[in-house]
Amino acid sequence: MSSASWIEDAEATLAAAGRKRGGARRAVLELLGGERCALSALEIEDSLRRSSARRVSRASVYRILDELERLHLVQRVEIGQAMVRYERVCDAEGHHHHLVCDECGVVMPFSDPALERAITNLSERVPLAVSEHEIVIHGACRDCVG
Amino acid sequence: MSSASWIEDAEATLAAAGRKRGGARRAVLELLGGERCALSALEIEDSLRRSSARRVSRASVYRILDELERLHLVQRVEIGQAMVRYERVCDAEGHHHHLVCDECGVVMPFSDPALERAITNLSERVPLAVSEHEIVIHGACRDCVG
DNA sequence: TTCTATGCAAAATCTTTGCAATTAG
DNA sequence: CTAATTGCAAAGATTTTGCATAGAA
Repeated sequence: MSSASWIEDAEATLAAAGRKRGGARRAVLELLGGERCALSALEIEDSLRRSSARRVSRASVYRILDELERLHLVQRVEIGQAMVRYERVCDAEGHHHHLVCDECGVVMPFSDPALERAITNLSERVPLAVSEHEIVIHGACRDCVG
Repeated sequence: MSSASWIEDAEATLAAAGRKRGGARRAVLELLGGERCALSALEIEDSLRRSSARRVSRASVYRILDELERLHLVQRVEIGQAMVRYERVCDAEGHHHHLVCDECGVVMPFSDPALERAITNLSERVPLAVSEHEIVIHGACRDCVG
């Protein structure tokens, strides 16, 4: 899913849910649409403040992310830094998980078809109506391992 | 790894790291040794206060968990409830991941050999010296799906 | 004795809520 | 006009830190 179509899709979903368009949410959508990996609420606030984009209050960032999550437009990602992060929900192509270096904190996306197959398979045998999954691999990155 | 041997192992590791034995940490080790799934710092504090075990201050619980994590005796588990949880590191038999019901918050452990194989395989092809991995599957449990 | 362990209280950090003003439809 | 959106400030919740005391080796 391209960045533009994700934004369009998000706006359509929001409209269908009876929501009106506001500038703050638009700015957050633009930012998330252009990001391929996860951002925290604070990073989003900062990024919007720094860029030429509209400044959005912290409370609004949290409210907007919360709503986007309820509509399954973004998904929470928890990668062990005591902060919740969010990224837009992607189609199969964009679907990925995260490698985290516990030394320097760098986060790298990865994807693996065999792993996805194993998860899909498992999802059918589990006492849960599965909506999503999250995989985080921890270790030391090449810069830190040396 | 049995509960008892995990505790012994933990005490040995702590001793090897030059640590002295304290009652607070002992109480936390006893509790974690007897738990098979993840607890948050607050749950640990509560549980110790409620049981006949020694009361341990909140700050100490955090410090102790932090140290146990550095020594790889416990591992953080983030299951999307805005709170970090910890569980003891297990051998292959005890190794498991988590199913989370996003409606009621219940957490269930599961394990799947095929999934572990996929992860192991992947770990060798990734730009990271892998130390551990975490898989969280979200959905609605049987009580909540109806 | 000397360094670790611990409790307490204060501080820091992240997140949520209440309320009033603004804005879209 | 009516309901959603937003900002601000205050409140909540979780986690960390500073410091003094107690305890282990």
